[in-house]
This record gives sequence, C-alpha cells and structure tokens, in this order.
Amino acid sequence: MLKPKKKISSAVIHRLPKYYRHLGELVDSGIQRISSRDLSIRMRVTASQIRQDLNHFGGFGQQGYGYNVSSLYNEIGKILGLGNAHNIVVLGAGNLGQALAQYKSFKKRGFHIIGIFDVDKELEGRDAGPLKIQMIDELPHFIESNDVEIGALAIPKSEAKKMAQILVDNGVRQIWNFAHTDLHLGDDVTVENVNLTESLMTLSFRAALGQ
Amino acid sequence: MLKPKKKISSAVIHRLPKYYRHLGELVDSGIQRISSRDLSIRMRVTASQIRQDLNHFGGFGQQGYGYNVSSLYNEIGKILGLGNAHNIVVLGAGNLGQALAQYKSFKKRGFHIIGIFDVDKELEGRDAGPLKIQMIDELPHFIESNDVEIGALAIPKSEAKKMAQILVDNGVRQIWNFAHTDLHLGDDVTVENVNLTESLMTLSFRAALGQ
DNA sequence: TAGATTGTTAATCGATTAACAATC
DNA sequence: TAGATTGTTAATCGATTAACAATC
Repeated sequence: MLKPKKKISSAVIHRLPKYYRHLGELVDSGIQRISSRDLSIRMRVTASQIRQDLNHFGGFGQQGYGYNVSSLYNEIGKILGLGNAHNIVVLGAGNLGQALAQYKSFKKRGFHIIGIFDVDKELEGRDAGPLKIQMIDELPHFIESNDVEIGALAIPKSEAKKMAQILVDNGVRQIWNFAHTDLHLGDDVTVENVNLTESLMTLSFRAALGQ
Repeated sequence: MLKPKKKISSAVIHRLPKYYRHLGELVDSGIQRISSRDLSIRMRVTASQIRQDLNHFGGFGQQGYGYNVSSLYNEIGKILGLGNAHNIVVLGAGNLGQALAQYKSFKKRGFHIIGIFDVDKELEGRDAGPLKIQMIDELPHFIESNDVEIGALAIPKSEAKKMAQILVDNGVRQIWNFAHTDLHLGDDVTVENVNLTESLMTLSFRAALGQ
C-alpha cells in the first residue's frame, strides 16, 4: 500500500471505494482519460474534493491532461489493498450469514469467504453455497490452518462479544459486525459495523425530514 | 414527528438511532435517569455532542437531574417516526433478499416486510420465511392495495435503475438500495445505499492504515 | 440552599470549496 | 506556444468541543 502523507479522514476512507467503483465503470466503457471536473459531474461531488482526496496518496494526474482512467483505477486498487486476497470467515449460519457466504460480488474485489460457522448442531455439515457449515469449536483450528484476515459476525448481539473475542484470541484483527451492538476489542482490532435496522431507521427519518 | 429547529446534519441523523439503541438498553436494565456525561461515557462520544444533538429537537433534560431514560427513549422514538408501522417490499429473492425478508430485528422497530418479488419464474410461489415469492408484474397492484412505504433493492446493479423506477412510478418514495450503483430518482425520493462490498473494502483499508 | 447538570453561546477544529501558480 | 488542468495553498463553511449562565 502507498503510504499516505498524513492522517486519512474517515470521509476520505469512505470515498475511495466509490472512486474505485466509478473508475471501474469508466474502464469498462472504454474511456481512457478523465479530468477531475468530468469525474466530479459523474460522481456528483466537487472537482476540488477529488483532487484533494487523491493527493493524500500521490499526484496521479497530469496538468493539462487529467487522469489516465485505467492507471488511476489501478493505483486506487493498490491503495485499497485489492492486489492481495483477503480471507473471511462468517460466524452465524442464519439467513444473513448464509447470504453473505453466497454473495458473489466480494470475490471480484479479492475478498474470499472460506468458512462459515455456527453453534447449532442441526446445521453441521449442511451446504451454504460452496461451503459446508462447521461448528464453532472447529474455528480456532481453522484459523490456524488458513490465513483468515476478517471475521464477519452474523449472529445475535447476545453472542457477538464472545464470538468476537474468539476471533481476536486466534489472531483475527478485522471484525465485520452485523450484530446490533458496539464491540470494543482494543486498538489493534478494526471493527466495521453494519447495522441494518439503523440503516432502515435512517432512511425513514431522512424521508420524513424531506432529505 | 417533532419539528426540528433547523436543518439536521447527516451526522446527527446517523447518531439518533444509536441514542435510541443505547437508551433502550438502559431501559431494559432498569436505569431510570442518566446525565449527558454518563451517557457520553457509555456511548464513547462527548457529553457536549449529546446535548447539542438532542437540542435540535427540544429540551428533554432537566438541570441538576439529567434525562429521564424512558421518556427520552420515547421522545427519540417519536422523532424517528417509530410510532407508526412502515411497510417494506423486497425486490429480488436471491440470498440477500430472502435474508432481509426473514430478518427478525426490523419488526421490533415497526418495519414490516410484507412482500418479496422476483423476475425468476422458477421462484414464483416459493416460501421466503412467512412470505410467498411473487412475480414483479404483480408489484404495481400489490403496492396499490397495500400501504408500501419502502422498497428494498436486493438485485444486481443492471436491474436496479429499472426496478427503482417501477417502485417510484407506483408511489414508493423510499428506496433501500443494496445494488452497487447510485440511483438518482428525483428530489422527492429518498435513497439509502448499503454497499456491502464497499463496507468490506473500508474495513480492510482502515485495518491497513491502523485506524 | 448548595450542588448538579442542563441548554446555549462562543471557541476550536477539521473538512470542503475556491483560487491560482505551476506545468503538461 | 496557448489552452487545459493539475497540485496545493488559502478561504470558507460546518461540525465538534468547551465554557458557563440559567435553573432544577
């Protein structure tokens, strides 16, 4: 990964994948160069913001020309660490866990779900897409013998803290948390929360406000 | 809904459901009053921010006392519009669509998934939890005869724009978009994007940055 | 009453936008 | 070269934090 000049704000972190997505679309449509202005129109942001954001990581453009689409696409991919594979285990083989395990889009970005685990004996050995559901007590051994970077928690909040701790104790440092609770696992563990109910409440509230 | 004094920032909108969640936990644990300071410690934000946020909607506290937990919980519920039921239809009966249709937590907040639709004839009439999968051409009639507020798009991005337009044409004004594309449907339509792949990329990038 | 804690104004901080010299 | 557009500095805007008078 390219080393950023200074601290990257959360806002920039969230915009990088969007630049990547839009540039991918431009690559697909055969467009070879683009100015910050044209990209800004496409993405509905300001050109200034695009130039500021990119310059956290380096000068990828050329005065008078703009940006080479495919090379910028590749550079942002590198910044986001998409060059290497990222292995994921899913904890919880309910509907959401199974949906995650079978979601096709992750693989395109190098994220591979390589295991799905549950506590329910009933589910042991059942298929979840290409995977077989395993029992949680097999998890430590599985992590040890596979290069697991990310643990996804698709379990009730009552289980979340305990399961997260098992992941962390076995060396997983990235938690993708779908449980409705905040996890505090120490400075060296990164947690990304996805709270679908709160997302829905936000939608409904924004609509009521007319925003 | 209480009428806010001035424009509510996106940051505040996203924090309100978190206040609601934490206050709900306090209610459950039998705590009857709390100061902004104690709540700030619990939620890992500043007390100042809590007081500022709440005062967008009214003065819910009392000097020298703090906030009454259950009454603040109820007030925020009202602000978020949780008093009334919100009906949802899910478009797309793949793994994600089916997971959403069977997700238990929405109902607790008054969000009811009342229909799930797909284009695939193979799926017609199959069970998705308590619902039967219907065909998309039944959607306009379904919306007309039910009070549908929200449409959830759990479909590929190639279909998203067209399906969103069907929803909007039939009067749905809130789109919960899981497809990997931006939708621009006019000022009177509220769109909430949930891009799971981008969420994963964000997690991985933050971990690489050590944030 | 004295102590606690709010609601609100003022200060600070950080992110976004604007401007423009550098340069392809 | 002339025109276009970047990278970057400066200005603005908005959100967060601090401070404190009001008051329960």
